[in-house]
Amino acid sequence: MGSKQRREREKEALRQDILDAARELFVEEGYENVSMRRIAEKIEYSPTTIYLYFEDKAALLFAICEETFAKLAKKLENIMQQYADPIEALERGCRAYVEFGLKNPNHYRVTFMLQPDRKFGAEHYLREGSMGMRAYDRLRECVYACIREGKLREKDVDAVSQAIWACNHGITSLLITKPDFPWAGKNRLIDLTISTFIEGLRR
Amino acid sequence: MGSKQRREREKEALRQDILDAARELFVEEGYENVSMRRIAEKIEYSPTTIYLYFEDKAALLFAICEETFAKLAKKLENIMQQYADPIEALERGCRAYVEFGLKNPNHYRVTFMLQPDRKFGAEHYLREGSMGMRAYDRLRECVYACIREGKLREKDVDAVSQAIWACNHGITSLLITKPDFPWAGKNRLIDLTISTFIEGLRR
DNA sequence: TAGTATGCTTTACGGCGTTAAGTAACAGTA
DNA sequence: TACTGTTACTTAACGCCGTAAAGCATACTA
Repeated sequence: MGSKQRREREKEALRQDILDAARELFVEEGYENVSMRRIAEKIEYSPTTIYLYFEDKAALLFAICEETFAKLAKKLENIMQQYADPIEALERGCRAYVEFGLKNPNHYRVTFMLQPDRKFGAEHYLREGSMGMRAYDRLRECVYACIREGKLREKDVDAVSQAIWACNHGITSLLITKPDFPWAGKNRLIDLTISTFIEGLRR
Repeated sequence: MGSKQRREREKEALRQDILDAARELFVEEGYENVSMRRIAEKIEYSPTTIYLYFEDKAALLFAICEETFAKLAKKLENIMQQYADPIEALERGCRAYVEFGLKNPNHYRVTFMLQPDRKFGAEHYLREGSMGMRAYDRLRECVYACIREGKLREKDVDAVSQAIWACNHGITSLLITKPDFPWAGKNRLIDLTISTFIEGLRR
């Protein structure tokens, strides 16, 4: 009587199909420009079926962002292991963060740039245990290592981590939002921003 | 026969009423959460009347943002005049920028954080001659003065200006988007971010 | 006073996210 | 095998949205 398990598997498969369709559309066209109806059309189900698998559009997005930010957290973990010098690890991590954002602009926008909705938004994506928070914790550890080795002039781990994050976020989000601005060379600008900030942190 | 002029004045007055109503609602509830119908209700006209004065919702928003960013540009101009030392002017300017963003979060969001739409967005708000661009030019001049006085290690005016902008934008937009994140003290964080970056720029 | 331009409204279109009600296929039991 | 309940999905509908087209008074002009 394995039919129960088969049905279970089929349900899971459809859930994944929804996720895949939504991801593809969101990444291509941006969250706000994709309707539930279009996602449904893509998987050839009725729009309301999606609601049997996800609470609402925001939940769908959240699931996708968690996937993506798990990747970022992993990437950062790898970098942390790879470089013994925490300052070098920090710099590499910053670059990886920005690159990640530019490579996944729609995920990035949705997670870090969308408006603070009463219900969703902030606490949803950066709540304890979320992948976004896990990525932040990697940064925090790296900063802690820098401070422990006496390489920074400021000793408040959280303040420094958040300042670094702000700086990285600034360059990432501006490049995403204003692609047509006459930037002084994107890569040059990323380099300058990150290296200047780290220089400013050093004792 | 001054009735023509009177009518002209009345039209202008209604245009301002629309702008005032829209500004108030946008600031209170955020652009996406305000409908044309609600703006119309507030001024006690039919929704379509608004379209006789503004091309669409985005144009309404654009007009409001121009107003607001003219204020920022002016503020920055004042600061530039007030401080002889360009480095000090720079630091004050950065603080003013962040403060301005936090005080007008909805304007800020709309001008610097909204998605790059095919039709509007980027080039609309930061096109040549716009108030946003004028504010950027103030920053640019200040950076130029710093370089001329040999106070910075990097000499590319645009690259430096944009890096500073990125940094300011980062802290501003993060604080707006994630008000519930456990920040290490907002003011402390703003201070640290700005002063660290400027420290990194100095020669 | 007739005709026209102006300024606003009514109506309507095609979309949206989401809920509630309905249905057809299947599973388990008698 | 016939009945019953459950599961998985669909259809229909609600109340929004931005916006275009057409209609309708009022005020001005000739």
